[in-house]
Amino acid sequence: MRYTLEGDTVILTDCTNFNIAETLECGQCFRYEKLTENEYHIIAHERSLFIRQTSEKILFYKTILQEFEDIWIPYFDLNRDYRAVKETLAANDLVMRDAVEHAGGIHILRQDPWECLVSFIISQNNNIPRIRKITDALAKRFGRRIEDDAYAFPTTDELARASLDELLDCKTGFRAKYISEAAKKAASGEFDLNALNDMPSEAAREALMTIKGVGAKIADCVLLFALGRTEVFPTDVWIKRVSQHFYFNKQDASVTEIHKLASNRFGEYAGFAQQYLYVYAREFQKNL
DNA sequence: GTCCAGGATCGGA
DNA sequence: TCCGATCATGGA
Repeated sequence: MRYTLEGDTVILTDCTNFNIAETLECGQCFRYEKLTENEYHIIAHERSLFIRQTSEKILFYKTILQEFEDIWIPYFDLNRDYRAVKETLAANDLVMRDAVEHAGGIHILRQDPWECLVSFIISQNNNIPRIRKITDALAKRFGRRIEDDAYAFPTTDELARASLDELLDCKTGFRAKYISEAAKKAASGEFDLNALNDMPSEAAREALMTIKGVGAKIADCVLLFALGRTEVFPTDVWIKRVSQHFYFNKQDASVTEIHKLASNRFGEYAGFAQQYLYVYAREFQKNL
């Protein structure tokens, strides 16, 4: 990876396996806004970022080097060799070979665990445009103002203070009580979010599932999209469909069977495979 | 009006 | 253990 500073803009070159549109719009994060073609405004880690991709480089506007290195390199997982990841996955797997062709610019983001947890609690029985609206509403109502019209995602304390009615005003629906309970547990220390970092994935998964409204799929999303556990394979309806279609000759393969398949076939890279397959599956829509 | 959305919970077989 | 109904909300 190579980058330079020009004025107040950090310029990333040599980014053949990184596409910001594919990375942001593949359903792993929700607090972004498309401004023009290949130009986005992102809010993450209590920071606001304007970013634009051209054919040969990516521009991080109004960004100092220290913030780029401390925040955005880990957030966008820029130090990983994605060419190697894709080559490993595509070897001996014709499905993956095709899948990485469709969205080969995806990076797995390193998101804030709390924001990720709440985002995916909201995701249940919901669609992506609405998840984005709701997380944005929560930020505007309870989050700290960063600049102009940009609000950070609310902290555990800020959401713990929110009443159920206030959460309902943000259109969280039946998930309001889950969010409230999670916030109160996390804010009081009854649930230690920081401890997840030091726990094995399986233990972290069990811990997350003690929160009401958090099942295996949501827990795995937090493990993959916030804790960097690239071996997990969050299995939603699309992953079920695409796995059953391409890797099983039946429609009733269980999640357990799918996880076993993913572990054997993709190993430590299962999380990347999952995200390539997710985009791939949605291209097929109902044909699965 | 009906169906669906990056699911999880609950009660009843 | 397994299965179906149910959960707010809004767009198609």
